[in-house]
Amino acid sequence: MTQTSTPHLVLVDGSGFIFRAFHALPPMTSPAGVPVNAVYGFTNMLSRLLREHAGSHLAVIFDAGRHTFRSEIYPAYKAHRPEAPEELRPQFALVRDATRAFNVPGIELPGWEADDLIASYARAVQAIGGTCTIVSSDKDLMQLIGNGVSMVDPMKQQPIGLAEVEKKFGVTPDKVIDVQALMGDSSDNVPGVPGIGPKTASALINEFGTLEAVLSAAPEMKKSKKREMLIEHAEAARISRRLVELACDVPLPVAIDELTVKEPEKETLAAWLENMGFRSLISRMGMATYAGTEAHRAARATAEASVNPTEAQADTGISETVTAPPYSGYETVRTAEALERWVAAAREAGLCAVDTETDGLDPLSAGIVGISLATAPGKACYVPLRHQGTLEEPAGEQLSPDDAITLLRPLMADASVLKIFQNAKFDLLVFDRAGLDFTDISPTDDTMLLSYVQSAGLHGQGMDELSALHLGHKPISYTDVTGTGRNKIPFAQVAVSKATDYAAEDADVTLRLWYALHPSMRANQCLALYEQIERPLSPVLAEMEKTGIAIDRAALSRLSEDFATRMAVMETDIHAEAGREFNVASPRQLGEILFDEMGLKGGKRGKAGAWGTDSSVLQDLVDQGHALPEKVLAWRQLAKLKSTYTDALLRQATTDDRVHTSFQMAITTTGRLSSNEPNLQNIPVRTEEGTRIRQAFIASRGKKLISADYSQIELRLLADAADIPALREAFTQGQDIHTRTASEVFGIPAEEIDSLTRRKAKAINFGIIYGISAFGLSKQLGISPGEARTYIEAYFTRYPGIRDYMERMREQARELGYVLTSFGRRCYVPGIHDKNAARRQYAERQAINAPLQGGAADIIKRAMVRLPRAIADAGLSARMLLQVHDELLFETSEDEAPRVAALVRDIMENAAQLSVPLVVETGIGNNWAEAH
DNA sequence: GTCCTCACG
DNA sequence: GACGTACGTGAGGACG
Repeated sequence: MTQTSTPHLVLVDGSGFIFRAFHALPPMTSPAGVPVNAVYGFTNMLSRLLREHAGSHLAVIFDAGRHTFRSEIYPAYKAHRPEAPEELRPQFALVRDATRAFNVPGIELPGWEADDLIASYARAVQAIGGTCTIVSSDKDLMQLIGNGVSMVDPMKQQPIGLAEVEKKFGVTPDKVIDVQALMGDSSDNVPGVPGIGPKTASALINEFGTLEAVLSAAPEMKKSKKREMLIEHAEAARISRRLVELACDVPLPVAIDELTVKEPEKETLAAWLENMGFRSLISRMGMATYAGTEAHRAARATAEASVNPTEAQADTGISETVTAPPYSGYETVRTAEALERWVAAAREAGLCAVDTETDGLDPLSAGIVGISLATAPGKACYVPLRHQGTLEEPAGEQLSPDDAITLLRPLMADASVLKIFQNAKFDLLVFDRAGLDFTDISPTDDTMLLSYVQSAGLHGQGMDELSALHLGHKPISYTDVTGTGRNKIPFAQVAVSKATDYAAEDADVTLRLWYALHPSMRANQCLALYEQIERPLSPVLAEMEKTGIAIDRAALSRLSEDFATRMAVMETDIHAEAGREFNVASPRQLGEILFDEMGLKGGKRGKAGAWGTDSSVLQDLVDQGHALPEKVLAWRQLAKLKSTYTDALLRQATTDDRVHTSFQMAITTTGRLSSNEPNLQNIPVRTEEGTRIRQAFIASRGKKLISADYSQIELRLLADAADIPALREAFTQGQDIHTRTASEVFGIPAEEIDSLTRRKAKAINFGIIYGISAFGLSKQLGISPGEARTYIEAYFTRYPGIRDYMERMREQARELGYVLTSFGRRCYVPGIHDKNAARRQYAERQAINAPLQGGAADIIKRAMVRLPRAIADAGLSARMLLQVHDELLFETSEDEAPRVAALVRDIMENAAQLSVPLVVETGIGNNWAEAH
């Protein structure tokens, strides 16, 4: 390239493009798991530019940082711009890498915006008689157009000329800054003159010529709001002009003649594109494919497949064609030699996905039927162990479970091989039953939890759902191989070939999910939460489930009979009162009796048209003096206790008279656990009858139960997060928080607070945690919504920080779609932009509640992870049995009980450091009611 | 399967 | 001015 012809300099507004591409393109991730959608858009744009529109000279210009001379003139300038989204941040550096890979100079200069550099280069080229094309759609660059400087929109690939500027600003390019100075720019915090918008601004500039002319003509204008504003805000307009006017005399970091277009080095570029996973670009540019390892190619294809191809096509007009390895061709492993080969492959890979197949979904009772392993995407096997064979297909040779476990044990314990599970707790328990202690399986990862910490509330965490979402693949379903209903067969009766297709695929999918989910952990700032809390919790919960809790069968049987007898008497009574027989358990029939036949008032119909008959409705009727609803309420209480608790618990207890719940780790939107089959997190406690059920949860012979529960943990988190001095002080001094609230909100000395007033304050405190509404509070307290509103107002007046906290959470949810606990857990709030106000407000309340409920969940989980080790280190033999959100229940020998209680309290209270103390209350007893 | 109701934090 | 309402769960019975 020589300088005989005049230069044509192409200047790419790199920073502007990144933001636009990021928001315009669907999410994509590189094989390494880094988000790359903006990088992809940028790379495409750059390669097209080189191919089609290259001038003689080319440079990409970037912003060097947030601080520029403009923030010195006017500190508010761009001050309220939010931080770049997390998915975008890692892409800034990658885009700079892209320019290097293409051998294009990337230029930035601290203290100056990209726009200033662009302006300076453009003027410099004009000065030497050259021409310039600015590749950008930024309106602030339009002031430069003319005299050989043109602009082109990189996304729409359309030129931006005089017509476009006229349309946008109503003036010629040389007058754009004067118009901008008058109208201001809210997105950049350029003040302008209040009340003057684009129409007035351009009219004024067209009439008077320049900003100064407008300002000096203002006093002579006829009296109007406009005139006043122009006079009053003249200085703001002048500052605005300095803010929008681009600097044309910035020192040029690289001389223009060094910007001549050069050919990229093909190998460097190809390697970089390969690394990013932009394979279609490689082929489009006619370059050979850089050869990676088989595993890396497969992993890359898997990760690329996570891009939704139709969206990508629609937005870019370009499609990445990728091929993941097929989900087929799996091996059935029948011999020790074959299994040893797979163990060796796993060792070589440094990781493997593991899945177990069982007879049944309860890992505590189901036996192992087979094991599958995957060592690379598409490379997986199934080891049948206890298949029975079918008429058409005999099971054939199988390893025995013991032999298989013996062969796998060293691999499972190998510290250099990562074992990847989907829902590790299940497989750990299955292995444990098969003779491989889950303490001997390490290190592990769990794709379900990897996904959960990044997407709770956004979607379910089941393997099939994750596979569809991240891999675009629908795995063979369990019911496809076992059938459903009356045709359902145990997994051991599934033909081995079919079982291999299904089971090996599950391990394969798990491995591919790991490649899709693990790399984004760091960028999403979920790694610590996952590694320090969720992952180590799996074996802790597995141990608790395995242990179970003892119940008193005789007591439960007596209770059940007692309830049955009393219900029968009540039923007769209720029928007599109603004037006819009906099913008391049927809400519909009850509603008809009460509101149609007896004509009671106060009924409300639900959306299905049926009368509502829940306890608040019935209680209203009781308060009106009616007898029947009161009897139904009493009957219902017993019916609930009998069916849900006494009878069900007797059914679910194992032969050693213990019940074993299952804790679900990835169900709730806030990070709490849930408990099912049976649910041991909702055992009655609030009524006397309920207490009798709790008494049936007992310590086994010679032992004691210890209950330890956090006092007011969510309110403490609120006092901490919202930074409310009065609440913090109350907690620090160990005051009764509801009394203190009552005193402050109602303006009464603490000593004079009666129980009713304290109850009101307590309801408000709880309401705050739930994202208070006047209606909800009024219902809770049985007062009018108007009165509730005055309470809430008084509360906010006294504690303004609470309102700020609430608004911060709403704002964060609107901006990001999720809120965070202080430990980095993401809680998605999908309805936050719903156009339906009710659903949107519901989402806002979720956003307010989730950091508190979720933060409390994080804290108790931290304690749970530390406790088993702490108990063992102290030489104690206590076992953790249950978690009920803010309570832990332990079983221990009688003589150790006080020491265990003290230790548990210590660990729990120090599980997190807040600006308020955490307080744990413990109790020791022979049964759960006594201990609580 | 879905609705209603109700047990817990 | 109407909307529909406190946050998070799981289980059992009725009903279609």
